[in-house]
Amino acid sequence: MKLSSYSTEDKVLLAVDCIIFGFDGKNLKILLIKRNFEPEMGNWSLIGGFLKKEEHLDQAAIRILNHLTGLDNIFMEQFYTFSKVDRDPGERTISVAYYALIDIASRSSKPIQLNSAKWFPVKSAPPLIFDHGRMVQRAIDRLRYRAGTKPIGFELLPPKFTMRQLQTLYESILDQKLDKRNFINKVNSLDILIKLEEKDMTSSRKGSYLYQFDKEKYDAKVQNGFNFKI
Amino acid sequence: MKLSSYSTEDKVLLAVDCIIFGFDGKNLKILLIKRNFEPEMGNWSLIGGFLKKEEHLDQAAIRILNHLTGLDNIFMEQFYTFSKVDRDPGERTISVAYYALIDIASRSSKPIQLNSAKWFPVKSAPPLIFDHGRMVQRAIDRLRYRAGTKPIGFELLPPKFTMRQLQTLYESILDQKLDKRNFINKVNSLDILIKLEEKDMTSSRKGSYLYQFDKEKYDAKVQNGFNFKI
DNA sequence: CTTATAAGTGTGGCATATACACCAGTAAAA
DNA sequence: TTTTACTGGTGTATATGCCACACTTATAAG
Repeated sequence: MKLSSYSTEDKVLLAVDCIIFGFDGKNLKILLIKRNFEPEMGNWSLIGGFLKKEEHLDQAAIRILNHLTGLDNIFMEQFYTFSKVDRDPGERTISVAYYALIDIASRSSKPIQLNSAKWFPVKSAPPLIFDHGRMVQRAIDRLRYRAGTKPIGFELLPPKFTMRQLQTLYESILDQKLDKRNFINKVNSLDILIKLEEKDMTSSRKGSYLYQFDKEKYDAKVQNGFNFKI
Repeated sequence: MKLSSYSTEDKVLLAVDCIIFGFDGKNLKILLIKRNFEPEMGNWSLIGGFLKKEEHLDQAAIRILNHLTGLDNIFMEQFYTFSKVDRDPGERTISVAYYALIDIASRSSKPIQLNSAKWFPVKSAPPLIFDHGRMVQRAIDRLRYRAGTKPIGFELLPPKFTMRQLQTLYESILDQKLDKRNFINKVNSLDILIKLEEKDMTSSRKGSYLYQFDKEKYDAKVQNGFNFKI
């Protein structure tokens, strides 16, 4: 049975825009590109593209991110859909926004450079086209919330990281200083990190121990009702 | 200058579905309708419709809710966009989901009945069409979070309510018992309610004091950095 | 060659404030 | 008398802000 009950309804262009967060050990950053087509050619923009007919939004987000940066296997989460009628002066477009988390250090930066993409600290990013500025703000809000309730912070760090790096990361996400001792105690009490024998010697004479996120342990604890909270 | 840089991109049908939460003083409920067109005619469904070309999603949500229930001036929030390719067997459709909060008691139920809509306790709702069950679950998750961080609970209560009603509301949202004394202390410490002289005599011999949400006071406190938290 | 220094790392402790579970009694009015 | 509202308090655990110090080792100074 062929059904066409919706045939009289309007169809619209559906875009997907990605706020790509990265962490360089010091600051939380976002990846922006110089837009190379009208409207707003030459201005800073989020990475985006259009949903294809037979595609899930998550797939579209992955495809677009990969196509423009070469990155794959990245944590992404959809967080809001923007639909102001005149948000894109070119044509009426609704945009579903995703944020992505990547560890800047351990990714090759070649493909990113190819597309005239550039990292900016979130606190000093240039003006963006359309409503992309709003999108970024909302992405930060979501990131703050998520980082407090799910162990997604590790997506922004190398597989091995020091306590100090972890703390600095949270400080830049939350945009506030945290107490060193209390932070360590809290993280340790979660009991989801593996303390390695190795030390990172780049930051001090003494060197600081490296840690790894123990995903198996975390998953097991979640099964038993554990709730990440930081 | 006319621009048509997006002309080769696919367009899609964009639906808006609403999870309508209500509270009857005892249980958290959702409003469902019997679908009167194919596919899935006759089965329980969320209230929904399609976005029109020149319309903001928020407007579409308001229009759809009003059209099918007669309700207006309702708290609504968009929370997620669902896009599985085969989620609607009729035609490829992406759906932006909103939840709405209404006070069942103080709304006329006439227009609702006209559309064969019916309230169900969230804990014993019938199976729903498509992915609407998932939508409801996700709406509940969002409601739980929001009710803990914003004073939206009052949208589900009459303008004047008792402490016990407020507590019962939170208990049904969170699906867990709360300690009476601690709850009252916490709410009082927020200092955003007006205690009236009036009493509600329907629930007991003694009668319980009625309260009102003091929106002005709340807004003023927010200005000064206050954060609702319960 | 030996020793001192600098710069981070890692651990201890404490006072205060909040959160939370639990128990019990008084007041009002039909 | 009965029913429900409302108030009190307390002990415990946890969270949070703050202060201090010992440890390690590359590097520089003597």
